[in-house]
Amino acid sequence: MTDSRTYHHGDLRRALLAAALEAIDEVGPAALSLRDLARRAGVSHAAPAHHFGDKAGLLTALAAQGFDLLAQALTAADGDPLEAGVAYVDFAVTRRAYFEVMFRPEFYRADDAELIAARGRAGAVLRAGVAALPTGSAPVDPGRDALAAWSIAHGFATLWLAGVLPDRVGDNPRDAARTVLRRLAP
Amino acid sequence: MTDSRTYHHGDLRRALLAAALEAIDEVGPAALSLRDLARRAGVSHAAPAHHFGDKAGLLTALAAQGFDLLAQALTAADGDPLEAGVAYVDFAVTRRAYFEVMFRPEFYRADDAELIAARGRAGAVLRAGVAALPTGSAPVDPGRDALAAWSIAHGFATLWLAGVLPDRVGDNPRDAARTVLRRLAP
DNA sequence: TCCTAATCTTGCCATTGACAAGATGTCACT
DNA sequence: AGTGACATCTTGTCAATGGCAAGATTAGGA
Repeated sequence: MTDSRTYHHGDLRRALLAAALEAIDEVGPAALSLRDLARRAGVSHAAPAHHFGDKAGLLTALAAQGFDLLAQALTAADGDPLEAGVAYVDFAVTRRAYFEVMFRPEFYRADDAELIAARGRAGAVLRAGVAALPTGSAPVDPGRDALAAWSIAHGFATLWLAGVLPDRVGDNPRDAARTVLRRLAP
Repeated sequence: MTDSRTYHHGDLRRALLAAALEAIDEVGPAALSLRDLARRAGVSHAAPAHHFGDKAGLLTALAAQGFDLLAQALTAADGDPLEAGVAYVDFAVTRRAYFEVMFRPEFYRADDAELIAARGRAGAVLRAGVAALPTGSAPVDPGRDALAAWSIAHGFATLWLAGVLPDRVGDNPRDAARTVLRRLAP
């Protein structure tokens, strides 16, 4: 399948997405080079264009795939809001390349149908995950608590990835996230 | 000062930083082009290199300046944790270009001395801003509540900028932020 | 005044994204 | 099996970019 001797790669689309994940882990999504992906996959520099059109097309596909994987990860938490939050942070850290693309609409086509569908699926799981959250002292807005939960998980994940958290937070994102998230979901 | 007829620009460093803010607002920090900045400032394409070395150098200066401006904005909230959070979100939205660079260390030199100093100053104001936060039901870790507060403000700001929040949140970031942040600081 | 250093310009090269045109393989249909 | 249409991939090209080197111009102090 991945035989480089054949004229047709056979599985180039998947190979390019896999190479993109590697490259993004190494240099970030901004410095991603389509020609580098082509080299990693052992094809010519213009091959990626056929499958994704341009760089934005490739990142759109990656983002859509990422939203589905996030939905899958959140589903595993199955009803426990705290664990859903921990899973959210864990996804951001362990599948960093996906996460970094998903929330940078300037890198992809935000109007892509598949992407919007995948994001919708992830959003549904997300809302379901925080539905069991204990509301604040007085129940104000049911959406507010969901938004607050999403914000704190997303914020912690983003700050962790940015590397700006103080050292005493430790090096285990799951444990650190659980501690912080318990402030909302005791 | 900004006379384009003279050989020496006179205030090129400042002009380039201002042009960078405009450009980032238009195309984002990733697509920033030094040559475009040079054109906006009316100088040759190699002029920016003399002041900033390379693109990372320019963004480092921008990030450092941004951290000082953030510290300034947070100081204005003066002791009120809720308003500090609102100011944080407001800074992210109204000075988007700064904010988007500040938390993307892959774009600049994270080991720059001036940057580290500015980030330290902003961090001190941040910690002071949330010091008056009411702790959770049982006081666990004094740092935990500060981290939770930072996370929720940063997360909401990031999600707002990413444009992924549902429509019903409205179009006023300050009001929306205040509502969400009240979940932590009632 | 003069001269040293800072500032800016011109010229250059490798890399990249995107496009066009052609080569190669695959597959449905007969 | 044969064939033609189509998908897949390659080669070639162009403009734009970042970065470097060498030179021109100017400011400001000795």
